Amino acid sequence: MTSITALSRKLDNFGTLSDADHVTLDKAAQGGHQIGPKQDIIREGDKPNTVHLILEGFACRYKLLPDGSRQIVAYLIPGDFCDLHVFIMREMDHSIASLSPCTVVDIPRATILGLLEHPTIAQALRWATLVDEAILREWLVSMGRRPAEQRLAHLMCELLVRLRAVGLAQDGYELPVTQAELADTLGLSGVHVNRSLQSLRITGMIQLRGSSLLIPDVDALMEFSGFSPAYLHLLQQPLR
Amino acid sequence: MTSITALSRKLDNFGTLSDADHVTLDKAAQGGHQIGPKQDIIREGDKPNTVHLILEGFACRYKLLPDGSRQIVAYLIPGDFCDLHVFIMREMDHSIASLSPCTVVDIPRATILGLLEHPTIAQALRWATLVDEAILREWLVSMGRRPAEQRLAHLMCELLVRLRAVGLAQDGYELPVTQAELADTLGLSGVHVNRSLQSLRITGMIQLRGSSLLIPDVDALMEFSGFSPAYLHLLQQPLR
DNA sequence: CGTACTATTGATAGATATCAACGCTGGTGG
DNA sequence: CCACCAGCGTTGATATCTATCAATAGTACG
Repeated sequence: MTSITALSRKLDNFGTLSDADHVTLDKAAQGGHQIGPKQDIIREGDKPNTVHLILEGFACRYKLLPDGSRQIVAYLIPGDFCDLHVFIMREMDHSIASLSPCTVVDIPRATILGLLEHPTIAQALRWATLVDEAILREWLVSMGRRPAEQRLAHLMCELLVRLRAVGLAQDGYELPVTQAELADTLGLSGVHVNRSLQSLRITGMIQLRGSSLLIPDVDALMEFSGFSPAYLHLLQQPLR
Repeated sequence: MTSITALSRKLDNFGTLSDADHVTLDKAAQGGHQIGPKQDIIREGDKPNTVHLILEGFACRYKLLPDGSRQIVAYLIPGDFCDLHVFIMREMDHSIASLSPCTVVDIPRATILGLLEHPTIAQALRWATLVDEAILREWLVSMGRRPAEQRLAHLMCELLVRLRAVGLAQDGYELPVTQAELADTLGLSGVHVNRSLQSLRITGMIQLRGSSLLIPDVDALMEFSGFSPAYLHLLQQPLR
């Protein structure tokens, strides 16, 4: 395969991209600049005029509540767009921030419009949007019906599969996220995240040293958390 | 305005439809058939070959968990599509069922493709998809960070605004949903929904007799629940 | 007039939040 | 170089929210 960038690799999972499409995508995703951790990339109310694409690092979508608490509603990993919808929506209804240090490209409007003229690329981008929506639905299932430990485990499984899909994980990965951020993601308190992580560690379902996550038995963790990769709509269920 | 159907009215909130577009949409949304309450419309794993549109009644998207519990992840009201993404995705990753009796149209693939040839309609449909995504994000905020009473109140505010946008509500509406279904929606138990509803009634924030919901002071309920309509991306914030 | 679903109520159990404190680490300024 | 500070992880004690269990009552419907 000619895929170089995470974007190209990710969209390859839709299954219909030509070699020429890959080249086109890789060209559009060139460049980029570094930003530090915990920096806002876009803020609620903004109307950005370029499209932001994550090349390296973890970022998140989040919303702030009147009382100051925060809810993270998505994780963005390499290959994910921050605001592809900017051509349709008037303004951002949420903010986006880096979690780890990130490399981000600002892709001009015209470049995106150029991509959309390739029918297969346009379809693949729509597919990516629909997968984002499916992930939101699955997160809602987690929040509504899974207890804390399974919520954590399910998130780890999802990130494993998504990172594998862009070639960035095997049996583990770097999870550059503080426990407080996990709490804001899963609708829990920081203290409870800490205790749930310990429980997952003690039972041997995960190994977590610093931000290095290793999942010794992926099938076991998937079984435990009720994870089923169908909602990610990947071409092959990777290594399963 | 020439809008007849809920679909046409809903998409009018995007702001760029011509009179001819409205006629085209109304034509596509003709017909329909009745189904009873609590009937599956599409099941997880299906690959439907028509697109389903709700004309009347309430429906929901839901997922079942291994332990038999259910999480409702979206409410569908008149004007909402069940599976517009069917041209892209291989199969449904969730199910859809009626809550109340419903009128549903099965729109042939070819008719939808015809609609997508009108650029303004195609844009409006993409807008509708993005609003669905924004609603999912806001539900995630509710599940993660709002206590039971505010979760209930927030849902009621959202449905009020969405129903107003298609001309189906003023200061209240029919909410043909059992307390058990509300529980599956909000990630709560049925008993707790019951008690939270009572609390909302006692404080006078809502009046609920049977399925008739009346909101005496809409601003107060919005304030209480932290509801802000921006995420629905409507043209005018209706009556506010 | 039974049967099933829905709403309601009380009592109890369990999950998770909150509060407070402590240690560790890495950076930074004197 | 060291002292200080901030952020992060950890722990214990307690409070609060929400689930579960069980029973009753109303309601619709055949």
